[in-house]
Amino acid sequence: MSAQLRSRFVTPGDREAMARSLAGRRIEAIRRHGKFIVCQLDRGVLTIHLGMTGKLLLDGPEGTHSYGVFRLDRGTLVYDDPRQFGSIEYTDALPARVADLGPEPLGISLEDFLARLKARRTRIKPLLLDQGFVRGIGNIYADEILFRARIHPRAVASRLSRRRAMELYAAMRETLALAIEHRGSSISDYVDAAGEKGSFQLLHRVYGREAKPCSECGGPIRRILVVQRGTHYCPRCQRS
DNA sequence: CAGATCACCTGCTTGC
DNA sequence: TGCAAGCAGGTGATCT
Repeated sequence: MSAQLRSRFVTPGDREAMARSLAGRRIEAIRRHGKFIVCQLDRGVLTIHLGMTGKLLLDGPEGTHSYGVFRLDRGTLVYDDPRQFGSIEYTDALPARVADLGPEPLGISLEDFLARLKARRTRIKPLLLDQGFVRGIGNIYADEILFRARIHPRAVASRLSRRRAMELYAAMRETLALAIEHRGSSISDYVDAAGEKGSFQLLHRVYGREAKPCSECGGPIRRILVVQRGTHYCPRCQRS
């Protein structure tokens, strides 16, 4: 590959060094680690995080917010990110923040999940968002999972009964499996690498549905702040 | 350790 | 129509 980089997450000096290091490299494997895209190269590792508005498009258009352009033998990967909350890094080995991620929510066993939950005295919503607890869950899916599990976003993790914790585990797996099946949630502009939108936003029960009727009880969905994140839930269906 | 606050950015929507 | 405020899919630093 050859790379042009403008990401503000790399200092200007490092950008040139990174572009030089990437020149002529071959991608040997690409894996997802939670929200990170990790490209194993013939030398070193290229790690990309899309942040909130990042897109990595194969042969996508280049515009004002294209902060990384990777020319490959077949096609060009364009990294576009208006808000610049994403990141591109090149390291010798897997970066610590990727190595330190918690387990995959679709990979962890029920017993491991229950044990990890029991050990934490924090509120359940920020815990689901904590990438060291489980990897890959963001704000949309935390809200949708908690609705499905009928658990209040401010419930204390360690105080959930075994039964309710099991329901949370099931809700997490079901919600994520369904979302993957529908190829994600396109709220305003999210698209996958091929430029395709997802359709899971059509199945959201609480996220983005403030004041609309709950699909279970008909009462209004409420929006509150939990650790400074917009949080949507049904006050009647979801209990601490 | 948990939580609050702020910071990083642009762009879209809402309300006056 | 214009302008300011508020909001957005994420993460990390710093302070209490």
